[in-house]
Amino acid sequence: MDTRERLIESTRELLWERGYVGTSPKAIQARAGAGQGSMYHHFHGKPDLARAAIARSAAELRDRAEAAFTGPGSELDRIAAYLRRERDVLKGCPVGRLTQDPDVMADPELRRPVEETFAWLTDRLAALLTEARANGELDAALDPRATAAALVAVLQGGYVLARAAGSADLYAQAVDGALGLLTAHTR
Amino acid sequence: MDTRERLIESTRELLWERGYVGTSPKAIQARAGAGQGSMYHHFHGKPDLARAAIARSAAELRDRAEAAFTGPGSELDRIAAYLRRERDVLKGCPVGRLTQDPDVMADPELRRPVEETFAWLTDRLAALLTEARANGELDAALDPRATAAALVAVLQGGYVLARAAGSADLYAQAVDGALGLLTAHTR
DNA sequence: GTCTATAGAACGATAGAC
DNA sequence: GTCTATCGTTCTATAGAC
Repeated sequence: MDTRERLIESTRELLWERGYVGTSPKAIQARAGAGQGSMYHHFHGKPDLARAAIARSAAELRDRAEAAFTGPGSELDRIAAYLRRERDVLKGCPVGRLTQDPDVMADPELRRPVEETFAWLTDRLAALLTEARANGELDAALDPRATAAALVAVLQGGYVLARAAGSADLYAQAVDGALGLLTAHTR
Repeated sequence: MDTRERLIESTRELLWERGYVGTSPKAIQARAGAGQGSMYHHFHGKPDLARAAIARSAAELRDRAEAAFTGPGSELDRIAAYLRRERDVLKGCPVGRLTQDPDVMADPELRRPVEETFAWLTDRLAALLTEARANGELDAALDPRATAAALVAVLQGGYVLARAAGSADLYAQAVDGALGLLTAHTR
């Protein structure tokens, strides 16, 4: 991995762990094993590095979700597989946590990937739920878009509960609760 | 409102808007209209002020939730009323956002109120769901604790979705989706 | 490409006058 | 109680040598 690459990966990790406000160029350099001059040679500054890091994290989230959504099983199975996929629950969501970062939300370039990622994810889940409904797998009375938003929210809120409790179990509990509500409509 | 009080309220606002890491003593003083010496006379420093601010925000969340939970209507009505209560959706949850603050989570004294608040809220909702189930209002197959965790998660995740989209509608959608799943079991 | 030197500002806190 | 002065550190970035 070259220096430029290490800088991006270090920034991704630090944005995940400490957020944008809590991450200094100095900390990024230290983790990447790169010098001051090196960092400012490859990037214009902290916002520029964050752009690269956030874009990559957003793309990764999307790819991993799509892998679950196109996996085996019924639509509801694939949604459950996505929600129950192994995650660094206690670290939180690398994209979702950015919504709490005032400097990220204030910069349109940093904010856009966050906004687009959640819009895509909700759309994708809504499409799966619509299919499931068409297949008679799901109660016709349920609104796919609202249900999709609820599922994404359970995901994001599950991270919050888990971090508050200091236990990944809380995430699992929230997901189980949501899937319990969802699959009870299968019968 | 005296100086000490203004300092606490200013800290609450800034923790809400910018988080612990993003809030400086200088910013607190400016918002409170208090001088440097004044702040350090009333409080030992930034962590001490944060303790007071976080404790108050946690207590407020609890009181407002309890008001909804003891309101009129069936158990499910009261849960719906709590979820749909008017909120500063785009500002996020003043307590939940602290789970993303590394320095808050690292300090046991700052973290405890956050942990306790969510434990209390989940317990309280689980108790209401248990009652609803006993009254035949809710499907007996649903686990009250898991369902409660899912509801709290929808709340917290709804804030994330709304902030990502820049629109409070996303919060409402997630809540509608969750209540759609929940109340479909009523029939 | 990477290094060191340097810069002005902000950070978080302390000291001591009033 | 509140003020100003001061402190050492960190922040984010630029300059220029190598």
